Amino acid sequence: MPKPEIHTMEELSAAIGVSRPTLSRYFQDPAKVSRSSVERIRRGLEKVDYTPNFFATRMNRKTTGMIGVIIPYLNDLFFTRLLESIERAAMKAGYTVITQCSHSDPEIEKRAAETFLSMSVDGAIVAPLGNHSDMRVYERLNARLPFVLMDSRPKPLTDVDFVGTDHVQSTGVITEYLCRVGSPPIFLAMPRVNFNALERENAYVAKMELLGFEPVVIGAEVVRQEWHFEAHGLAVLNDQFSKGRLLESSILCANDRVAIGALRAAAQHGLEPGALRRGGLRIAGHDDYPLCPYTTPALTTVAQNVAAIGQAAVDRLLEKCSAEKQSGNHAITLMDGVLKIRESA
Amino acid sequence: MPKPEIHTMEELSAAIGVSRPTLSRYFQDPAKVSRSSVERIRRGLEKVDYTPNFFATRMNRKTTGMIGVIIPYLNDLFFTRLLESIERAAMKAGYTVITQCSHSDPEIEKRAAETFLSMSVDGAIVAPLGNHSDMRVYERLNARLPFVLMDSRPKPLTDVDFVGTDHVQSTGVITEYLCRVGSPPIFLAMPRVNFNALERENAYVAKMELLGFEPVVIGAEVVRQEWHFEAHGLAVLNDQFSKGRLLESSILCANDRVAIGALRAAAQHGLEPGALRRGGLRIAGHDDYPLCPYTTPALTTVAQNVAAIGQAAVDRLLEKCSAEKQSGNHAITLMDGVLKIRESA
DNA sequence: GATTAATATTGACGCATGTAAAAAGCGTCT
DNA sequence: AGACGCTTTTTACATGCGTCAATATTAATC
Repeated sequence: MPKPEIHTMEELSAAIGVSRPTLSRYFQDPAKVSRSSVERIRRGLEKVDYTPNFFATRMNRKTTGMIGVIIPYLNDLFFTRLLESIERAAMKAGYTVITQCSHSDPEIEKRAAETFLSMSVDGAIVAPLGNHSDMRVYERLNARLPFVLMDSRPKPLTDVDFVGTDHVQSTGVITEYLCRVGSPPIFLAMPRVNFNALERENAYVAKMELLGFEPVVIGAEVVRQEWHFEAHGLAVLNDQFSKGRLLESSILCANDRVAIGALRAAAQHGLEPGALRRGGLRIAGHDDYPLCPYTTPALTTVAQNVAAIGQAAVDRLLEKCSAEKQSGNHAITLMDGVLKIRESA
Repeated sequence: MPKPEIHTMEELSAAIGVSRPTLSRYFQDPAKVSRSSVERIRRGLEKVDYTPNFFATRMNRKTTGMIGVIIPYLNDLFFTRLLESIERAAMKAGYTVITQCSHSDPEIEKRAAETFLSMSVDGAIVAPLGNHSDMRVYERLNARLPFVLMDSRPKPLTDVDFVGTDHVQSTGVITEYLCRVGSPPIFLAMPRVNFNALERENAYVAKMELLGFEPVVIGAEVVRQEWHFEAHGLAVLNDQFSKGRLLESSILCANDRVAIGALRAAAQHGLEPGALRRGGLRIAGHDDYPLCPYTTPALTTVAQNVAAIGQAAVDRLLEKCSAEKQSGNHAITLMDGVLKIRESA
């Protein structure tokens, strides 16, 4: 059934005998039009093939109904889960999400920000690339739009809203658990791709000192692997294990993907990390990556409350959108992590 | 340095003393403007803060420079890798990618398609949701835009370009390998969320019959878990193992995520699947999920050529975009899978 | 220095819609 | 019948830029 294609509201108006402004009001909100007209329009639309022109509609409204989201990396289930929760929250609020991935390239991140400005999105949520990023990009967005940073917080930036996990708390919880149940953990760092890397490392050190243990950090110097976290964890521990070191240690990995690499290293050396064996090898992670329950052994970790972070980011953004003018106060929302005790530690 | 904000080309024209049409040409292609003007404009732009309005620019051009991509599911590294390769290919060609995720909901998928039509994207690439999808959505897109289907191909649709893996070849290769090196494999199906599920199943059956073995398919009836593939694999094999069945079988899983669940089930029952133990338990997958090298044991699988699929989809789409009119011939591009022999089978 | 070609500017119109004000239609109540 | 309120239509203008034709300016050529 090839319905006749109609390209403008003008034509549509002629086709179904309703004035164009009425159609305009109908497409924005059918409730703004009388019952009888709604009926007439609805019946008319069934007979033709028409979609309002997105650009033309958005150009004149003060609001575009779009929010822009930038994430640094797609091939990471943590970010995809974050993105999913943002999309759900935004959809519920009637907003369209435009996602751009910076592919761990500051240039692309910058371009994405320009795209958002040029599309006059109502607001932007950004999970920063990390230490290679151009801070001016964030400052620029923050100055011109309702803007919320997410997941990882650049220290130089103040006056910016932020939503993320309280790493002092989350890393503290698992560090404390490991200390309580077995030998004090060593920290296997992740490549310093973003600010969380150092935050977690520092949180570990602080907690250890508080508990009266000596913090030990390994794997912080290697930066070759960038976002290849599993390879990083595997390489560092393979090196250690083959020198006969750390064979009976507790190892807290900076994130679960590093930990998955660590588990692999253990397996290759015939080691079986486990919670039950006091004094033996233990491996723990951070984030609660979706695959944690399926590794062997299942990975003990701290869950980030991804759903809450995404929801809070959207909530805060929309709050700023509806505020008359840029209010001066900036909020920092930190979510607690939840310990997930499984088998590996 | 808070540069003065300028919102229209008109203002910009007044600010730097160059006519508006010249600015328009400059922003489309600086080469269309004389050297001296380029210099003047460039210097002027450094002193003010201006970004052309995306909607206004795109509204009048015949081409928007955008391509729309729909994927069914975000929390799956296969799709994110596909998406990444598409984004890279599109970026190289100077196109902006607008991604929408259907979150395994036909309604959202439909809405995403409408969004693309309304934004008049130059073309659309869609990885179909699956058997719940409304085929008319694809037909509609195909009728009105340069359109390419990707990854999974709905049988009812003809006259549509498609790019994906040749599952007869890929599944055939690993089936043949498993038969050659050990006992003929059983097929652990995945939930029938898309058309690949059945294609692989059929390819397995055909190959087995060709080799003179009896095909056995399990796990096809369970549909509760939908996209929770790992949970599906785990549940089905836990059930089998605890009944003492399949303990020494070769098991070909419909995809790697199912296989990861299968590995977990094996571990829980103290089983160690492995390539070297003829006659013992073996587990293999399909796709070469990025985590395959890090599972214990490392998962033997068939790699889909994700990069090639993404590139081919974009190539084909742009080819259709530049073609004067809709040419009648439709291409089906199938990529070969590559066997990745690791430890598990 | 005059001629020619290339480039720039001006002005005008178009794109598909939002939006506001005024006029017209309709039903209800007195 | 007339006044009132609600909805719709009419009319007109606005949005920010693409694009074209005509004209003005500049540069290059001889």
